Amino acid sequence: MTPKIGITAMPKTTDLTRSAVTVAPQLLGCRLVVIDAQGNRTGGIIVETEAYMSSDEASHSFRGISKRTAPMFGPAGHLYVYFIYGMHVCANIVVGREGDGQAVLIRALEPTIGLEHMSKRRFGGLITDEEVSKKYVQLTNGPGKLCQALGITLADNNAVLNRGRLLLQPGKSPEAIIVQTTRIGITKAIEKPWRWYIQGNQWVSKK
DNA sequence: AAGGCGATTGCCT
DNA sequence: GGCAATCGCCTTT
Repeated sequence: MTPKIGITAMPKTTDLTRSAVTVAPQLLGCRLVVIDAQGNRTGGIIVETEAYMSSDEASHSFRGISKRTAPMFGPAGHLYVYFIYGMHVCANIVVGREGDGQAVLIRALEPTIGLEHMSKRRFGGLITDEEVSKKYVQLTNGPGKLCQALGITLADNNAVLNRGRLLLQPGKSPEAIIVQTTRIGITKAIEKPWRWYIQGNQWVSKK
């Protein structure tokens, strides 16, 4: 589809009990931070999201509650982490009312906190300054990459935000240019314009 | 009980 | 741009 471009003021707080289609663009500019067992903080600004509803063929919740999708039907503010393609995990923020089965997939972050720890998790050990500059964008420009960089694993599935090691903080940037377009990597409901990203941000996985 | 495939990534050409 | 890697979940026998 032709992307729609608009200027959206980012709210200071986001009401996660609103629908995924409402919350997904509002999460842009918010900060996601993870604190590991050693107290190290890694995180960044959310720059790309996708909404998944329950009456949505592309959504894991489409066929109802199951052992895997149960967190999606829980209360808002939990994380739904799932394993995909045999080697990656992706993280969603559960939104809507309990039982709705809605979530927002976090597809990309602009890294801001703990770059060296993220680099270690993504590329293994220390890398040279030259490599860092080249791979900087590769740290968190995808849903699987950002989970690896922040150390999010299946152990975080169904965890509650802001009550433990996972933090979701309001954005500080008052406004940004938001692009609304179609979702990526799915084969069903590809026409739904339920992906949002910050225009011009280099960590967006696909422009 | 078995088979197909996915909200991806990285490496190869 | 194409494709392998890799495994849990869901659908179908």
